[in-house]
Amino acid sequence: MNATPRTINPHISVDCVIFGFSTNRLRVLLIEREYLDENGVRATDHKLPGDFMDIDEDLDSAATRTLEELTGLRNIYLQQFAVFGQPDRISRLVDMQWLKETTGMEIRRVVTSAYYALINITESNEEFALKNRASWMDIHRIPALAFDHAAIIQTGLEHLQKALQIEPIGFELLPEKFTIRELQSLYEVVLGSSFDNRNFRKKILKSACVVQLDEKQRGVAHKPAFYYRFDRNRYEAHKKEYISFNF
Amino acid sequence: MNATPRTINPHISVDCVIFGFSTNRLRVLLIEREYLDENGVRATDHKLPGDFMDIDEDLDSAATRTLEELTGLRNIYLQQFAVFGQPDRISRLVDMQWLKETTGMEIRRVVTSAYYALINITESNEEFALKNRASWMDIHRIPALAFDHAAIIQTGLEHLQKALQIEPIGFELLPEKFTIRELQSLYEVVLGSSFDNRNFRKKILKSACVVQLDEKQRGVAHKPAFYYRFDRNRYEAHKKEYISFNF
DNA sequence: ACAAAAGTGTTTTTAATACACCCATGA
DNA sequence: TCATGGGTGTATTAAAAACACTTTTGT
Repeated sequence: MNATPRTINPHISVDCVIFGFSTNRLRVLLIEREYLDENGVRATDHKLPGDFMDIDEDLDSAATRTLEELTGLRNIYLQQFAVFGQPDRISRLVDMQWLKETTGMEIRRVVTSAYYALINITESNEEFALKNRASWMDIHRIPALAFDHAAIIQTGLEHLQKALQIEPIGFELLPEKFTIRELQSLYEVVLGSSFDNRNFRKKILKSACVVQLDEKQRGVAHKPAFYYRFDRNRYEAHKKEYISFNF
Repeated sequence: MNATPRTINPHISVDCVIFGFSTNRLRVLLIEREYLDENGVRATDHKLPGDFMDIDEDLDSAATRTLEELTGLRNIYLQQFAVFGQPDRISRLVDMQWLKETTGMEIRRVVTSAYYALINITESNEEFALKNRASWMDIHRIPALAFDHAAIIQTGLEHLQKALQIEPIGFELLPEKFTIRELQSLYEVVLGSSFDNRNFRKKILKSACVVQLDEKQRGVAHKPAFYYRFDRNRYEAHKKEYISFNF
């Protein structure tokens, strides 16, 4: 992949489930992969962005690097959520061949550390994505994927859903300025449920993690909504240290 | 360690933070390790139970195996919670020497998958523990540890605390029969806070995950408490699918 | 009879839910 | 003037929190 020679650790990799939100869909950034099928014909499918670790590289650094190469973004919300190490996760012929083609090594076993990232699609660099044959796929229309990447996405989604209910991270998927309704739609789409708009506003505004801007929407054929922005300081100041158990 | 030769994968290991609860303390099972200090003198410190993976072994299997070797227990609550892969996690001389001594290899870099386990100390096999020089240490009095094991314990504890508030797993740390007060003490010790006993009982009984037995405590110098047991079926039947966000 | 922990009920406060109409804008 | 989505308030219900005394046993 790289022109400059690298020394990789062929036993450990990172894979990133990069979430984005656009046109009211939760999306995942997937990379088109070219491989030789059983008849030796060139075909394509998709895979998660990921890479082997460089020798002496940190896991988090490898994930950050992967993310930056694809989106041009730094300082992104990035969270390790699981390790996948089934011996049979590299069992299909095409996967083995593809590894040989891209690394020049016979690789039979890789343990991968899975991360999920939350990014604002509008701020990501489209050139970087195109150059890497990356595209944003609706989480409900994921095509056939390499390795066990479908399972990685699924458990990544479950972790995102849980985190979204506990920490104010929805903002990471939106532009800096957003309307309350956009935030609500995001919650509804990611959690797959719907909320009463009055109660949703109340809850968000009570949590005091958001501040209203002077600016309104423009050019919309209805009453324009105010923009808000996430305010981490206010959130930290107001957050309740709750110890309560719910099961 | 083993008499029979094994083929290990020297890049990947598992480490288990095995939690137990006794005499009102949260405890962790630690193994005494012998090593040569910088003057070549034999000394000891402690480490987490863990091992390299066998070639073609599954991560979960390696953790289960480690657990069984030390406690004689099977079917234990076991949860992967993080991966530790800092390049400098094997940086101290004694750690490098110890690896060389025990594996016969020069190992500079290991990525470890960390698990936490919840066990009932009274059911665990003390012989197994003694044979492995293992002992139950108060989580608040952890001695100096090998590698980055202190950090692994710390984040394991944080994961346990979070899980305890969301899922009914406290029972895993208690004998089959337990009193409500024992359960409350466990919650208080693990979460480091205290609860009103009336409200605690109400909450536990309302959640319907526990059934009262006919049996009472015997030989206690106060009103004897009823024993209860955890009932997974009742729990599954009564649990509420809550989607609500708290932050 | 005393000490020690078990067990119990009610009131107050807070959070969650359910619900319907008017408002500002572009077309 | 109409269609569209934004924005608001109140009443009801459910859950959490605060709080103090009686009971049963062993010594």
